[in-house]
Amino acid sequence: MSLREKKAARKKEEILRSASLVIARNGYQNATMEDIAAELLMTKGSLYYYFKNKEELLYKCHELILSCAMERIEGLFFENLSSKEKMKRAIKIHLDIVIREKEVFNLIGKPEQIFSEENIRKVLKKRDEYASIFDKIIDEGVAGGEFSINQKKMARMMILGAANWVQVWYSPEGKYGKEEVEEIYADNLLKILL
Amino acid sequence: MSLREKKAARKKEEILRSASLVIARNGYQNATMEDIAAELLMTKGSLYYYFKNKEELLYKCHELILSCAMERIEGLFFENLSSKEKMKRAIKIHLDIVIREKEVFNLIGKPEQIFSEENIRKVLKKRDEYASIFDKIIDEGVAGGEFSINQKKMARMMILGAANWVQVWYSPEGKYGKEEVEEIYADNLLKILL
DNA sequence: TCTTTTTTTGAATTACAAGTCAAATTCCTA
DNA sequence: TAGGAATTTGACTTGTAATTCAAAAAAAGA
Repeated sequence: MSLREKKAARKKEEILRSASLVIARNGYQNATMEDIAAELLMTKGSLYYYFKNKEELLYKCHELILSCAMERIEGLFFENLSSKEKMKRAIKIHLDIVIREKEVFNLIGKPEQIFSEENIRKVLKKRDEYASIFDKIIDEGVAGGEFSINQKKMARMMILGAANWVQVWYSPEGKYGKEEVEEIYADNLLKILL
Repeated sequence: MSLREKKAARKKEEILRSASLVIARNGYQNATMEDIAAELLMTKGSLYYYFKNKEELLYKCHELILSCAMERIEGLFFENLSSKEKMKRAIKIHLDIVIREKEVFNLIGKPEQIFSEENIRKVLKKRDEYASIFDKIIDEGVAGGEFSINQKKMARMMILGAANWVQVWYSPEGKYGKEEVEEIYADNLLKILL
């Protein structure tokens, strides 16, 4: 990759970060291309040099953030952890992303309302992959006798749903710090699996 | 109330129901006044005869649905139930609203992104009132020794968050029926409080 | 430095949806 | 059933934001 390509790649990522930020703050529909550009001291015309349109921009944001999250959670499988511990850490990682990126599932609770046909498919697929890491941990835990639950998928939905909601109320100025919230959530949500 | 006023009141409510439906389906920003009117075989001009603007329409939807939900849940206090049972039923009622009205908290995860100053205040206040019914049940349960939990507010957030997320995945054509989901959720979320 | 390629700009275009309003229609009541 | 009040209409105005694009500016290479 040439210097130029690297620069362009870095710029693309900067744009994605900025877009995530503005979209998280204002919501997808309220975040204008101008807002996103302004955040980086650019003009909106430039954005179209890097991304086909607003939808693609959002799609790439989603992809970037989910990929990062997946990588981190998949890393847990290389450590030697009990299923409980693995799940606790996975929940904490998920919360970390939810709080810091204010995105992941939340901005796009309903992909159908935003994306076009093809992207919906891809987004749902990616989400499935993400969610299935949690399923895998649950399966392992059930197989190993650490967890005891009948409706595994629903349990996973409860855990991720509860975690996603944090985004709605959490504020760094609030009573609880980020780490505390992560700890308390992980502990209590784990109870669902026992 | 004269016949005319009654008719107008009924019409207003019909509009609110239609609006809830369309907004739940398309999202607030994608639901146009024309869509909402079309659902009732009206034209959008008429909507403005009944409601000042789109924001007011949304606000009233929110109010209507939350009020119905609150009434139902508050009704539980007149029955002689254990705290566990009360909480289980409250969760089921909440889920019923989430599934049938596809609304309550969800359409408006972030009121700040939609409402103007004054309405934000009112919406948040109403939500607080709603949430505090759950807090009351938790408090009672803790006082009576049925529940054992340190972070009460956070526990409530987990429960409502998990429940709200149902809206994202539930489909009547899916594997589980509405009643089953309600039962399973209520049982498992209760574990958080034990 | 000069030329070429990449990147940025900002003005123009386009589309869409909120909100307005005078006129038409429907409904009530005397 | 005529007249006035309530309701509905649909064409119009207005504002906003996505997208395009030719031209300008910046960067790279020779």
